[in-house]
Amino acid sequence: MSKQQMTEMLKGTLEGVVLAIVALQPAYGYEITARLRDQGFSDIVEGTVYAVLVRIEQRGLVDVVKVPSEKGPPRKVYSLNAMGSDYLEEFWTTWTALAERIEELHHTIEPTHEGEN
Amino acid sequence: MSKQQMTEMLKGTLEGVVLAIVALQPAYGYEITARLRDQGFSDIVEGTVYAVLVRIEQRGLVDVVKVPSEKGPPRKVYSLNAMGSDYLEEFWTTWTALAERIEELHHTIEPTHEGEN
DNA sequence: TACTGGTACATAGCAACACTGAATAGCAAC
DNA sequence: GTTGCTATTCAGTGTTGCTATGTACCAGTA
Repeated sequence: MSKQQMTEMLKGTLEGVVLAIVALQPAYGYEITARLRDQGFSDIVEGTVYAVLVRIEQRGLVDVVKVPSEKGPPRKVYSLNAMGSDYLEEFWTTWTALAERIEELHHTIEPTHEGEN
Repeated sequence: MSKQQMTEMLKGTLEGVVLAIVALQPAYGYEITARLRDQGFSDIVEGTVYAVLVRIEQRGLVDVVKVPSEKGPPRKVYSLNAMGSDYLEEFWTTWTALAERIEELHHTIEPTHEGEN
């Protein structure tokens, strides 16, 4: 599983993934990066996450509150708003549609996995 | 499911999808476009497919043979070679990893779908 | 002949996206 | 005073799929 390949696949999904994490519970950038790692997205870099956050804020999908931190500069806490919620729902619809089509193709080509190793 | 969203999600997967179709059976561009439509990828445009074909040829993932057509200009028939086969396998590995992580996230957020409508 | 329409391929220009790499800033500990 | 963790930002880059258009071959037809 090459890095490059994952990078390209993340295009269009990372945004939804970040929104999904924020939907679970409001969070700030540094925290979101950590959660992504916990969720298995270990290859995603900090800078990328912040770029996504800027984007979704500009689109009005999240509300932002600045909260002082004890351990560094102030945190920007993001929470999903109504628009973001709608967008996220749409994201899941699109994702499901795509995933189904691709899985279908996957099964067409490799109908069985029994004798794999 | 917005067009824009699907466009972004296709990035990084379209290439694999095309390779998967060619893996099933050698095919030429026009034919591949048609098959994509049959497979449910109705929003993918011809020009895009040809661009992908140019790319995968340049990377040496497919072999190409020019075959005369009765109904128009000669067809360029693409078939998956050894490198392409390896690449496709890697593609499925990456895809599966990503899909699993995202599905996990999906279920975390919406654990039940019982009372949906 | 000129025109339409299906087949078949190619490409220049564009917008969106994730990554690289580096910078800035606050605070604690040694 | 410098190392290290927390926390955010941003300019520059490469890859990708789409738009829009052009080229070319051939059959039918008016």
